[in-house]
Amino acid sequence: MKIASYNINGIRARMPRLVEYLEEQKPDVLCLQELKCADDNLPIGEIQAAGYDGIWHGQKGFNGVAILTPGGAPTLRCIGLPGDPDDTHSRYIEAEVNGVIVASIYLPNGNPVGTEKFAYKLAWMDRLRAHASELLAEERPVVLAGDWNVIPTDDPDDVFSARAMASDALAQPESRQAFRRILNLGYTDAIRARHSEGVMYTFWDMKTNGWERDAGFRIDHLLLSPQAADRLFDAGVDKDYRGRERPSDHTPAWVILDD
DNA sequence: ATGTCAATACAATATTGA
Repeated sequence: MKIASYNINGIRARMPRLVEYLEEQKPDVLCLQELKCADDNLPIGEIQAAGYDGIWHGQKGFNGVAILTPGGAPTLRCIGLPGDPDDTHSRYIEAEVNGVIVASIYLPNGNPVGTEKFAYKLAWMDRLRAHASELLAEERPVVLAGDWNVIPTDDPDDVFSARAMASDALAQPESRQAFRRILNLGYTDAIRARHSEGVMYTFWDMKTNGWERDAGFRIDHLLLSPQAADRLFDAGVDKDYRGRERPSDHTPAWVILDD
Protein backbone atom coordinates (compact mmCIF):
# COMPACT_ATOMS: atom_id res chain seq x y z
CA MET A 1 0.00 0.00 0.00
CA LYS A 2 1.67 3.18 -1.26
CA ILE A 3 0.66 6.36 0.57
CA ALA A 4 2.04 9.60 -0.87
CA SER A 5 1.94 13.25 0.17
CA TYR A 6 2.20 16.10 -2.32
CA ASN A 7 1.96 19.84 -1.68
CA ILE A 8 0.56 20.69 -5.10
CA ASN A 9 0.71 24.51 -4.75
CA GLY A 10 -2.53 25.28 -6.60
CA ILE A 11 -4.37 22.20 -7.84
CA ARG A 12 -5.91 23.86 -10.89
CA ALA A 13 -2.55 25.14 -12.12
CA ARG A 14 -0.95 21.72 -11.48
CA MET A 15 -3.49 19.33 -12.95
CA PRO A 16 -0.98 18.03 -15.55
CA ARG A 17 1.50 17.22 -12.76
CA LEU A 18 -1.22 15.64 -10.60
CA VAL A 19 -2.69 13.41 -13.32
CA GLU A 20 0.80 12.41 -14.41
CA TYR A 21 1.69 11.46 -10.84
CA LEU A 22 -1.46 9.37 -10.42
CA GLU A 23 -0.87 7.58 -13.71
CA GLU A 24 2.86 7.02 -13.25
CA GLN A 25 3.10 6.20 -9.55
CA LYS A 26 -0.42 4.83 -8.97
CA PRO A 27 -0.48 5.62 -5.25
CA ASP A 28 -3.12 3.80 -3.20
CA VAL A 29 -3.59 7.04 -1.26
CA LEU A 30 -2.51 10.55 -2.24
CA CYS A 31 -2.65 13.33 0.34
CA LEU A 32 -2.65 16.79 -1.21
CA GLN A 33 -1.96 20.19 0.33
CA GLU A 34 -2.25 23.79 -0.81
CA LEU A 35 -5.18 23.23 -3.15
CA LYS A 36 -5.70 27.04 -3.26
CA CYS A 37 -9.20 26.30 -4.45
CA ALA A 38 -12.75 26.60 -3.09
CA ASP A 39 -14.65 23.33 -2.57
CA ASP A 40 -16.85 23.93 -5.61
CA ASN A 41 -13.93 24.66 -7.93
CA LEU A 42 -11.95 21.46 -7.39
CA PRO A 43 -11.56 19.71 -10.78
CA ILE A 44 -12.94 16.42 -9.48
CA GLY A 45 -14.05 15.38 -12.98
CA GLU A 46 -10.48 15.26 -14.24
CA ILE A 47 -9.43 13.34 -11.13
CA GLN A 48 -12.23 10.84 -11.69
CA ALA A 49 -11.21 10.54 -15.34
CA ALA A 50 -7.79 9.46 -14.05
CA GLY A 51 -9.46 6.69 -12.03
CA TYR A 52 -9.38 8.38 -8.63
CA ASP A 53 -11.90 10.01 -6.32
CA GLY A 54 -11.46 11.91 -3.11
CA ILE A 55 -12.51 13.96 -0.17
CA TRP A 56 -11.33 17.50 0.31
CA HIS A 57 -11.46 20.63 2.43
CA GLY A 58 -10.87 23.58 0.14
CA GLN A 59 -10.51 27.30 0.70
CA LYS A 60 -10.54 30.21 -1.71
CA GLY A 61 -7.09 31.55 -2.46
CA PHE A 62 -4.90 29.56 -0.11
CA ASN A 63 -4.66 26.43 2.08
CA GLY A 64 -6.83 23.40 1.25
CA VAL A 65 -6.21 19.66 1.72
CA ALA A 66 -7.48 16.49 0.07
CA ILE A 67 -7.15 12.72 0.17
CA LEU A 68 -7.46 10.83 -3.14
CA THR A 69 -7.88 7.07 -3.63
CA PRO A 70 -8.42 4.92 -6.74
CA GLY A 71 -11.79 3.33 -7.39
CA GLY A 72 -13.90 5.52 -5.12
CA ALA A 73 -13.42 8.06 -2.36
CA PRO A 74 -12.03 7.10 1.06
CA THR A 75 -14.16 7.05 4.20
CA LEU A 76 -14.11 10.49 5.79
CA ARG A 77 -13.25 10.57 9.50
CA CYS A 78 -12.96 14.30 10.12
CA ILE A 79 -12.52 17.68 8.48
CA GLY A 80 -10.57 20.28 10.41
CA LEU A 81 -8.24 19.77 13.35
CA PRO A 82 -10.18 19.57 16.64
CA GLY A 83 -9.53 22.03 19.43
CA ASP A 84 -10.39 25.48 18.05
CA PRO A 85 -13.83 26.12 16.52
CA ASP A 86 -12.68 29.63 15.53
CA ASP A 87 -9.89 28.31 13.26
CA THR A 88 -11.02 29.11 9.72
CA HIS A 89 -8.01 27.65 7.87
CA SER A 90 -8.50 24.47 5.82
CA ARG A 91 -5.44 22.52 6.92
CA TYR A 92 -6.53 19.07 8.08
CA ILE A 93 -8.57 16.17 6.73
CA GLU A 94 -8.61 12.58 7.96
CA ALA A 95 -9.88 9.38 6.37
CA GLU A 96 -9.81 5.64 6.71
CA VAL A 97 -8.48 3.57 3.81
CA ASN A 98 -8.28 -0.23 3.98
CA GLY A 99 -8.05 -0.15 7.76
CA VAL A 100 -5.40 2.60 7.84
CA ILE A 101 -6.14 6.03 9.30
CA VAL A 102 -4.63 8.65 6.98
CA ALA A 103 -4.44 12.41 7.60
CA SER A 104 -3.49 15.09 5.09
CA ILE A 105 -1.85 17.95 6.98
CA TYR A 106 -0.93 21.46 5.87
CA LEU A 107 0.82 22.86 8.90
CA PRO A 108 1.04 26.67 9.17
CA ASN A 109 4.21 28.19 7.74
CA GLY A 110 4.61 30.61 10.66
CA ASN A 111 6.73 33.30 9.05
CA PRO A 112 7.71 35.82 10.08
CA VAL A 113 8.91 34.69 13.52
CA GLY A 114 7.66 36.88 16.34
CA THR A 115 4.29 37.60 14.76
CA GLU A 116 0.83 36.15 15.37
CA LYS A 117 1.53 33.82 12.44
CA PHE A 118 4.29 32.09 14.38
CA ALA A 119 2.11 31.91 17.49
CA TYR A 120 -0.65 30.36 15.36
CA LYS A 121 1.81 27.78 14.05
CA LEU A 122 2.84 26.70 17.54
CA ALA A 123 -0.75 26.67 18.80
CA TRP A 124 -1.77 24.58 15.80
CA MET A 125 1.03 22.13 16.55
CA ASP A 126 -0.22 21.84 20.14
CA ARG A 127 -3.65 20.91 18.82
CA LEU A 128 -2.10 18.46 16.38
CA ARG A 129 -0.17 16.80 19.19
CA ALA A 130 -3.34 16.40 21.26
CA HIS A 131 -5.15 14.83 18.31
CA ALA A 132 -2.18 12.65 17.38
CA SER A 133 -2.18 11.35 20.94
CA GLU A 134 -5.86 10.44 20.71
CA LEU A 135 -5.20 8.61 17.45
CA LEU A 136 -2.44 6.57 19.10
CA ALA A 137 -4.92 5.41 21.73
CA GLU A 138 -6.82 3.60 18.98
CA GLU A 139 -3.80 1.29 18.58
CA ARG A 140 -4.27 1.16 14.83
CA PRO A 141 -2.13 2.00 11.79
CA VAL A 142 -2.05 5.81 11.46
CA VAL A 143 -0.19 7.85 8.81
CA LEU A 144 0.08 11.61 9.41
CA ALA A 145 1.18 12.83 5.98
CA GLY A 146 1.70 16.34 4.74
CA ASP A 147 3.60 19.57 4.52
CA TRP A 148 4.70 19.96 8.14
CA ASN A 149 6.60 23.20 7.47
CA VAL A 150 9.31 22.05 9.91
CA ILE A 151 12.93 21.30 8.97
CA PRO A 152 13.68 18.70 11.65
CA THR A 153 17.43 19.33 12.05
CA ASP A 154 20.34 21.50 10.85
CA ASP A 155 21.90 18.45 9.19
CA PRO A 156 22.86 19.13 5.54
CA ASP A 157 20.80 16.06 4.69
CA ASP A 158 17.74 18.03 5.89
CA VAL A 159 18.63 21.57 4.80
CA PHE A 160 20.99 23.04 2.21
CA SER A 161 22.15 25.78 4.60
CA ALA A 162 21.33 25.93 8.30
CA ARG A 163 22.68 29.46 8.34
CA ALA A 164 20.40 30.65 5.54
CA MET A 165 17.37 29.28 7.36
CA ALA A 166 18.36 30.18 10.92
CA SER A 167 15.79 32.95 11.32
CA ASP A 168 13.04 31.14 9.43
CA ALA A 169 9.97 29.78 11.23
CA LEU A 170 10.62 26.36 9.67
CA ALA A 171 13.91 25.97 11.54
CA GLN A 172 13.15 27.57 14.92
CA PRO A 173 13.91 25.54 18.07
CA GLU A 174 10.26 25.94 19.13
CA SER A 175 9.04 24.52 15.81
CA ARG A 176 11.45 21.60 16.05
CA GLN A 177 10.56 20.89 19.66
CA ALA A 178 6.86 20.84 18.80
CA PHE A 179 7.60 18.41 15.95
CA ARG A 180 9.71 16.20 18.24
CA ARG A 181 7.01 16.21 20.90
CA ILE A 182 4.67 14.59 18.37
CA LEU A 183 7.34 12.07 17.35
CA ASN A 184 8.01 11.36 21.04
CA LEU A 185 4.41 10.32 21.57
CA GLY A 186 5.44 7.22 19.64
CA TYR A 187 5.39 8.18 15.97
CA THR A 188 8.09 7.29 13.44
CA ASP A 189 9.47 9.69 10.81
CA ALA A 190 9.17 7.23 7.91
CA ILE A 191 11.70 8.87 5.60
CA ARG A 192 14.47 8.82 8.21
CA ALA A 193 13.47 5.33 9.39
CA ARG A 194 14.31 4.06 5.92
CA HIS A 195 17.10 6.57 5.10
CA SER A 196 18.96 7.48 8.29
CA GLU A 197 21.47 9.40 6.16
CA GLY A 198 21.35 11.10 2.81
CA VAL A 199 19.83 14.23 1.31
CA MET A 200 16.05 13.87 1.28
CA TYR A 201 14.82 17.34 0.37
CA THR A 202 11.14 17.73 -0.56
CA PHE A 203 11.04 21.50 -1.24
CA TRP A 204 13.09 23.91 -3.31
CA ASP A 205 12.22 27.61 -3.21
CA MET A 206 11.09 29.29 -6.43
CA LYS A 207 12.08 32.80 -5.38
CA THR A 208 15.73 31.98 -4.90
CA ASN A 209 16.11 29.61 -7.82
CA GLY A 210 16.42 26.84 -5.27
CA TRP A 211 16.00 23.91 -7.64
CA GLU A 212 18.86 24.94 -9.91
CA ARG A 213 21.14 25.40 -6.87
CA ASP A 214 19.81 22.29 -5.07
CA ALA A 215 18.99 24.70 -2.25
CA GLY A 216 16.24 22.59 -0.72
CA PHE A 217 15.03 21.27 2.57
CA ARG A 218 12.98 18.45 4.04
CA ILE A 219 9.56 19.60 5.27
CA ASP A 220 7.13 17.01 3.88
CA HIS A 221 6.88 14.16 6.36
CA LEU A 222 4.91 10.96 6.92
CA LEU A 223 4.64 10.06 10.60
CA LEU A 224 3.65 6.48 11.43
CA SER A 225 1.97 5.08 14.52
CA PRO A 226 3.65 1.93 15.91
CA GLN A 227 1.06 -0.24 14.17
CA ALA A 228 1.88 1.45 10.85
CA ALA A 229 5.63 1.43 11.47
CA ASP A 230 5.42 -2.34 12.01
CA ARG A 231 4.36 -2.53 8.38
CA LEU A 232 6.86 -0.02 6.92
CA PHE A 233 8.35 -1.59 3.80
CA ASP A 234 9.90 1.46 2.15
CA ALA A 235 9.82 5.27 2.04
CA GLY A 236 11.18 7.85 -0.33
CA VAL A 237 10.89 11.09 -2.26
CA ASP A 238 9.87 11.29 -5.92
CA LYS A 239 12.36 14.05 -6.63
CA ASP A 240 12.03 14.38 -10.39
CA TYR A 241 8.53 15.90 -10.32
CA ARG A 242 10.13 19.10 -9.00
CA GLY A 243 12.11 19.44 -12.22
CA ARG A 244 9.20 19.12 -14.63
CA GLU A 245 7.27 21.80 -16.50
CA ARG A 246 5.36 24.27 -14.31
CA PRO A 247 6.10 22.31 -11.14
CA SER A 248 4.98 22.81 -7.58
CA ASP A 249 7.76 24.02 -5.28
CA HIS A 250 7.37 20.68 -3.44
CA THR A 251 7.83 17.12 -4.66
CA PRO A 252 5.97 14.04 -3.37
CA ALA A 253 7.14 11.96 -0.41
CA TRP A 254 5.75 8.46 0.17
CA VAL A 255 5.68 5.28 2.19
CA ILE A 256 4.86 1.70 1.26
CA LEU A 257 3.21 -0.37 3.99
CA ASP A 258 3.12 -4.16 3.85
CA ASP A 259 -0.39 -5.47 3.20
C1' DA B 1 20.52 37.02 -2.77
C1' DT B 2 14.32 40.46 -2.24
C1' DG B 3 14.01 36.97 -6.49
C1' DT B 4 8.88 33.46 -8.38
C1' DC B 5 4.45 31.94 -8.66
C1' DA B 6 -0.77 31.14 -8.00
C1' DA B 7 -4.88 33.20 -6.88
C1' DT B 8 -7.79 37.20 -6.19
C1' DA B 9 -9.81 41.71 -6.86
C1' DC B 10 -10.33 44.18 -10.49
C1' DA B 11 -10.47 45.21 -15.20
C1' DA B 12 -3.76 46.11 -16.09
C1' DT B 13 -1.82 45.93 -12.29
C1' DA B 14 -1.64 45.53 -7.03
C1' DT B 15 -2.04 42.49 -2.97
C1' DT B 16 -1.65 38.18 -0.35
C1' DG B 17 0.57 34.04 0.99
C1' DA B 18 4.17 31.01 0.46
